Amino acid sequence: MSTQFPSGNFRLKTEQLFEGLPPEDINQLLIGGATHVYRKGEIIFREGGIPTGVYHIKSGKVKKYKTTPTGVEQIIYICSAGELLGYHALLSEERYADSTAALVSSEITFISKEVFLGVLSRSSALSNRLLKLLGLEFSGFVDSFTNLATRNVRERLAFNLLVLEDKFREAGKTDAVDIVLSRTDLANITGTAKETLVRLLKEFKQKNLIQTTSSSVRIIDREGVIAEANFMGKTPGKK
Amino acid sequence: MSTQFPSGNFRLKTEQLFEGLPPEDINQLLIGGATHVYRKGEIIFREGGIPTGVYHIKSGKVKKYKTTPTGVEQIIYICSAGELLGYHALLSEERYADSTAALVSSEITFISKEVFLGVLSRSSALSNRLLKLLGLEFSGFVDSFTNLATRNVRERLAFNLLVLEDKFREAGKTDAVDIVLSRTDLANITGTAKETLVRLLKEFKQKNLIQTTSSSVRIIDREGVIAEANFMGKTPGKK
DNA sequence: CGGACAATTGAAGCCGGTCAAAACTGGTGG
DNA sequence: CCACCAGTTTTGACCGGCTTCAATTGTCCG
Repeated sequence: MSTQFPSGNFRLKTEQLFEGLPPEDINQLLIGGATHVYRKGEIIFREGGIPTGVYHIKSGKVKKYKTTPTGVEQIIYICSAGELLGYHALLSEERYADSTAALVSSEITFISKEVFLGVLSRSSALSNRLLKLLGLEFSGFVDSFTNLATRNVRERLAFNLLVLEDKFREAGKTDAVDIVLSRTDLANITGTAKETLVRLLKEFKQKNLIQTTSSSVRIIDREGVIAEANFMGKTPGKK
Repeated sequence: MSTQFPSGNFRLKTEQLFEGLPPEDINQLLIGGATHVYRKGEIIFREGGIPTGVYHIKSGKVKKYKTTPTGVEQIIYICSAGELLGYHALLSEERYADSTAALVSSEITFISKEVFLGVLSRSSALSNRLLKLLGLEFSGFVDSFTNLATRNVRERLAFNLLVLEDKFREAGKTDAVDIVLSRTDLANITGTAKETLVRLLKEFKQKNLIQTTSSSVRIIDREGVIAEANFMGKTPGKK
């Protein structure tokens, strides 16, 4: 057995949400909607807001996050091109459970509630696709949840770097991947303080596992990072 | 504004999954399936297993959990009568992402993959219901996730007690609720060590917030527990 | 070139995990 | 009915990982 690691690779599937759907469905969804460019840091929707539609990411990168009463921000998930935002709230007929903001300048198409639900009620292809997507999201989320609950910060950081590398890789390219995120965002993904995050990055760097700039991280020893993430449990020989 | 607290009350909705569906749908789903009684502790399905259907809880209580390589168990969710198990994996066409075991003796009806997917493809009512349910689950899960990431053990325990009280309340009754769970399970829900859990329960007890037996916990001062959970942030007066 | 913001480093201190042992509980069989 | 046993709960002691607070350095842009 070689060194592979679980989950995280499931984003590839979520990106295909619209792929393979009947062209008329896709057209109805995307043609009518207005595409808007959100600048870095701009908020697309806020927790507690009433959904009026869904958002389709044409290009860019977006964070889903939740802010606690004490002002701490926890990032739930990073979305990339091809992914859909805000459909959970629409489907459940509730207010938004989280907020969404652009991490980099991003082109995003708005699809109104009427159009989206209309196509959904008409197209069993879309509804099947959504059900499958939600099932997948769930398993990814269960993993993140368990990691958060049972692993220490070092392991979580290593794990997240591996997932993020995948997420920041340019489609098709096999080049080295720059994970472009502020230290604060990286801390808020990992669920730790930024100071702790910085210190761990420093360690990883000294071990020659990663390279860093003030605004990005690059993995240079994937196996080493996997070892830090410590899947299989401490003692390799188990028993 | 009185003292209410977020989420957790969303189980009520998830229980209605089949309610209001066309009777023929319900019949097809439940009539054919075999009902089996799982004793306390019995495992219904295991993480990594290949799903062959879904399970409908007729009575009892079930935990969804995941076991880490080091043997730590993290409980993801507690299911009650009326809820469905194992559909995420079926929808996503993947293996089970988590395991399921009976917390108490439980009657559970198995619905085969063919039957379930058959009804699903035929009934837009069911598929809409499922989409809505998944959306709801998501917002609940986002809350749990954020709690885990940003709150200390004391706050998480208080929060979980409130959610569990709801979950263990007998339908209709307004009596005091006994949360019947082993200390270990309670610790695995909260994401902490059982020793830490015990010490916190002791504190809560000394503050007259709860009563305990060796196998259950009962909230006697709901407001007090809410205060420990510390939603709104430390300073009540905010600003 | 300054000025605001982000990243980094340092120093304390406590929360919570771990290990170990004692007390308790519920169930069983004599 | 009681004594016993296995498993669970509880308590104690220790210490290390992380958080917090504070101060310094670095970076990016107008």
